[in-house]
Amino acid sequence: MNLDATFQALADPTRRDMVERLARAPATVSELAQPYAMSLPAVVQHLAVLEASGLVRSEKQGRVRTCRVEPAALSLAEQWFNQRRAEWDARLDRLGEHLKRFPDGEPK
Amino acid sequence: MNLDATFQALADPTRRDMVERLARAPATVSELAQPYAMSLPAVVQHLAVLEASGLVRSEKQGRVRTCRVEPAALSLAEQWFNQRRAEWDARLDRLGEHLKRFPDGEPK
DNA sequence: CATATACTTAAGTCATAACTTAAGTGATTG
DNA sequence: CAATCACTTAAGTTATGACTTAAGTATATG
Repeated sequence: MNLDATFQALADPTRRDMVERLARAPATVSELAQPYAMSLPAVVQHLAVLEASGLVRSEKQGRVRTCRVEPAALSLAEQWFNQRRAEWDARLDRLGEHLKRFPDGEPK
Repeated sequence: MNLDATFQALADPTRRDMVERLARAPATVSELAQPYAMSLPAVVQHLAVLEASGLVRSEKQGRVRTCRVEPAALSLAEQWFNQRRAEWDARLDRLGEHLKRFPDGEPK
């Protein structure tokens, strides 16, 4: 559940697509792999990256592994953006106040 | 302004820190570099990654380059999470409806 | 119980990322 | 106008990522 691993995981289009699909519904490894033009092991490696980041978790029953997204991990990343936006807005506010106080530029 | 480059850029803690600081206020390259225990070229390379992603833009005046965040690029990434959340919620809703209709499990 | 299924493990290849040091360029400044 | 300052460019090193193929291991299923 750390941002390094989370953003790293989301930097790959295949992995982002996997998360998009898993956000709509859980899927098995083979189902997940089906659309991609790559070997199964490659898909499983992508999955491992997603699991390591905490974005996805999976559970094996018999010989079938079912994967689902972990919304908490998505929220954590989302929060990072919320905080940046808050800081950005705070700065704009300070800037506005400042301009109201010194409309003709900084006093020398 | 693509998500691959954006998330890739944010996957590095130094670059995330740079964005955090630039969200609070613009800074020159040297100011930006000052806290980090790495060479200036390394910092500039991080900066190049941020600029390539569109998260940061910079402008040179004389020999000083000033950097600032591009909030639009942050928004774009933020939206990706909004969409995932929306899909996740939609799925929970469908599931709830379904359970209301078949409280004792799927009809065989 | 032999065979197919659904992954798993292992190992190797090739490209990219994250630095480094050394040497340059062009704008200020004493 | 010589020195300093604020980057820039170039090139090399080491680690990490994104695959591949080949072979293996538990579950089902006919």
